[in-house]
Amino acid sequence: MLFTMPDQTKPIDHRTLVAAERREKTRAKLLRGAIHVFAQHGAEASVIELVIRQAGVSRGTFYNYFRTNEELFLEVAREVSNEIISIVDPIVLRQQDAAASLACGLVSVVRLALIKPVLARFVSKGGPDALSAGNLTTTVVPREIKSGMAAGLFTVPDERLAFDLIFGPVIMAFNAVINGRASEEYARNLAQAVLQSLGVDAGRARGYAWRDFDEVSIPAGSLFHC
Amino acid sequence: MLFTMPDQTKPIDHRTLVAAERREKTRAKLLRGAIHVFAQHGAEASVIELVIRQAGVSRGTFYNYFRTNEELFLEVAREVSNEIISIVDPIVLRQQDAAASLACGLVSVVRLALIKPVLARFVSKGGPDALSAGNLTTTVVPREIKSGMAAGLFTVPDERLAFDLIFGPVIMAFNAVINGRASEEYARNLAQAVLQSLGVDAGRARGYAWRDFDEVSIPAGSLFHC
Amino acid sequence: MLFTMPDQTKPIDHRTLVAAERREKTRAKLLRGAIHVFAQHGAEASVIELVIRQAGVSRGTFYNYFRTNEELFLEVAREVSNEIISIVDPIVLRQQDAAASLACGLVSVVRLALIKPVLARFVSKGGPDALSAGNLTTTVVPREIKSGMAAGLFTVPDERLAFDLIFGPVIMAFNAVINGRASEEYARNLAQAVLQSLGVDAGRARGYAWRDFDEVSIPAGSLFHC
Amino acid sequence: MLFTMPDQTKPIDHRTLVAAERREKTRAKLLRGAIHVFAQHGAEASVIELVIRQAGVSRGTFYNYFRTNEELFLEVAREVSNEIISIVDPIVLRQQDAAASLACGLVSVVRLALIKPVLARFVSKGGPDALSAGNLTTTVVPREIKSGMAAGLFTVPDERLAFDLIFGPVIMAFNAVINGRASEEYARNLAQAVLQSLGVDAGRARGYAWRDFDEVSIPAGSLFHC
DNA sequence: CATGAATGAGGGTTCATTCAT
DNA sequence: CATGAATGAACCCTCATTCAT
Repeated sequence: MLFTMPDQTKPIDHRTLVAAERREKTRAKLLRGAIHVFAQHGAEASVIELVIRQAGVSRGTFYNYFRTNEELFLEVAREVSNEIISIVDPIVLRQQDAAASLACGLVSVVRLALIKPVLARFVSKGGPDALSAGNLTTTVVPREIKSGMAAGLFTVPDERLAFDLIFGPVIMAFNAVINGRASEEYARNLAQAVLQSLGVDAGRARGYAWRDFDEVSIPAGSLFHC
Repeated sequence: MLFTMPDQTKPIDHRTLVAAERREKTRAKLLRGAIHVFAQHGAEASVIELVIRQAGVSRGTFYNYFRTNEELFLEVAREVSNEIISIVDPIVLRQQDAAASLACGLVSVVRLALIKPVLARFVSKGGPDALSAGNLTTTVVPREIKSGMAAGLFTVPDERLAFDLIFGPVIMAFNAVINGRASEEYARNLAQAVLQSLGVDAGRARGYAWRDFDEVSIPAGSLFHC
Repeated sequence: MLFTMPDQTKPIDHRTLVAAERREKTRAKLLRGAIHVFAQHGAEASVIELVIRQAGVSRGTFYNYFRTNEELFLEVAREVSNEIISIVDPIVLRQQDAAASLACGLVSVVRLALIKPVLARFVSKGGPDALSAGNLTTTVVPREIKSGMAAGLFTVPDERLAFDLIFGPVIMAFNAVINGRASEEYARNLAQAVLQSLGVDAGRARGYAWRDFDEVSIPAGSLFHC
Repeated sequence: MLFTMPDQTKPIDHRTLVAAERREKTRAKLLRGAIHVFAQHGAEASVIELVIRQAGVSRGTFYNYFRTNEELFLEVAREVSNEIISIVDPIVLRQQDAAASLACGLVSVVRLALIKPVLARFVSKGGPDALSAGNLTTTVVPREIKSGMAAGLFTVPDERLAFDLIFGPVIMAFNAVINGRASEEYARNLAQAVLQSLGVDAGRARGYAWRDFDEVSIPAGSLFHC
């Protein structure tokens, strides 16, 4: 007994670690498969068959990770939201004020969609929940809105309206990406217009929108790859 | 007799007329049932069962009118679009310039959604196609955009962007209606902000947005009723 | 009064006659539509829609003439059988003995199918009942079999077997017509072989099969037209 | 170990084997259910409900094996054809010449139908495709025809006609089985008549038809059972 | 944990038949 | 008699979910 189970006391043994890694890998495979499937078929589509085929796992395995396809969608949406933040926020945080941050965020997110159209398609097809599941809409953007209003940069009368004035155009921009109408210039003009809608005057809005922002760069293991 | 029925070669007999009336009535029942169902379940939902229950007709009758639920959705979307136009455009056409027209249109359409939330829900749940199937997005709004740009009222650099800057916020406004966040004031502020985004300066945008527009009134047999 | 209703006393007045004629015309339209539909889709197909479209009458009218689609099929089959008889039997009856009659009948019926492939298709698609509904199989052919057996021309041991030896090859011949394999020569060889199967020796069978038979001619208002 | 599993890169594990066995079993259940249903209702009938009830499996399971009822029918027809061959051909191959083989085949197949009337009903109801889906009509019978013609036993002028002269009567024989008209004697007389139709003279045809053929015996797991 | 066959509820669709006009 | 809209039973098929291995 003593010999056969020597490290029994340590709770996290080698096997546990390996298992955890494998779990994480399989989960990633499923999520990566899922984003493309949702991007093509929408949130409510019959999806599991396609997801498991893309991920190369069995039906049963799917249910070891997600209980329903709705749960899967929400997880994907959360990851998407977080990944947008992790890509865009570092650049945004280098800006000096909320107007610059917002312009930077808008331009960057459209750039991101231009590079990875799957993102645009996922949001467009996924409907309202595709963006509302993560911190992007609940934390990051409200932060900038509050900050800009507090600083007197935005004269829009309430936060929720500001939110709508930002996300409405963003969703349309994603459609523009899908239809091939979007471009760097489109992104800049959109950013300018959104700033104007929040009360920034045209001249200064233009200045903010055309600043030199760092390029977005997608990290190695990103959900958006392929 | 000679005068009233001069070349009645193929007499449209009584039965034919009665049949045509019945068809029109049943079609209206189906469309009216359908708008509510789509408003609750979205464009791609399995809908036929619910539609026929709402409309109070049999399964088979459905297929005498629509071959697929997609076809049904497009018909409803077209009718919705046309009905919005027929309600809002008369008021809009009383405005003197494109900015006033746009403000009026935005305020009126939000008012309409406030009175008939089924409209907001239909558009919100129905996704992109819910508004793109009729003349509203293809004819009426582009007309105002062109007119405003030609008159130098809007300085936005291209028509499609203007379109996105209008419809993005409108869709969000419909969500606001659904969530109970919208109000007359919300509508006015939204209109102002959209004008600003198109390049109208804040002061004049405010003036346009708060003009006195005639109330929307829903005609008797409207699709939006109950 | 005297002028307007002169023959009122006669029970079969003008209107009755006209009505009867119209009935017969509509019935013929339906039967003519039906044979083609059954020929394409088989006895059990969903047929009424197609039949009434071909016949150019309404759904309701159909039910004034036939209660079920099975009844329709049987009527068509009966008419087909009778029409084959009315076309072929006159020629057959000019032959001197049963062997000649049978050869003549076989050659003629294949010729008929070659001219009007709809007949071949109707029988082939319609299945067993397509030929068993009329006098052809119940009266005309058994008559020849009996006659030939009585005369010692056929040595086959029983009538039903003889029947099978005739109709089996005929059905296959109709398939041959449909597949484009049949020809005058095919018909002659088939007739010879069937006679042989009934016990006629090869030399005489050949003689019977290649006699000079009058051509089949399809009467004006035939069901097989168009 | 090193020797027994040298490059077992993708080990066929236990689960895979068990799954494969289950698949084969279920497939057999479905085919066995199907033959009876087709035998009663024909090839084009709406059949799936009945098949799954007979087989005792669920709706969904059916679609794991066959996509349409047409596909099912073809599979059944193929299996039926192959099973006829596997039962009859061993006996036929013991005969010395094509005439004996054909006689033997005809007698055996009628005997088989007498023992398992489901076969007769399947072919009769199933229509032309019931026999044309397998090797019986494409390989085995043509082989005998060619052989007999080459040997000068059959004087019929072409192979396809010979085929029609064999299968027409066989189909009628199956009907005779269904109607209770068939018997051992019927089978012998039919065989004799078919040989005659192919050009064998009556005396020799009789000899061939009444030879002593081994009985047909149905193997254990046959499709025809119950 | 992974597998994949089996499940069956939940939808879609057709078409013979009825019936008010 | 003719018409054709309405009916609903009877099919068809999919797909999320379960479970024995």
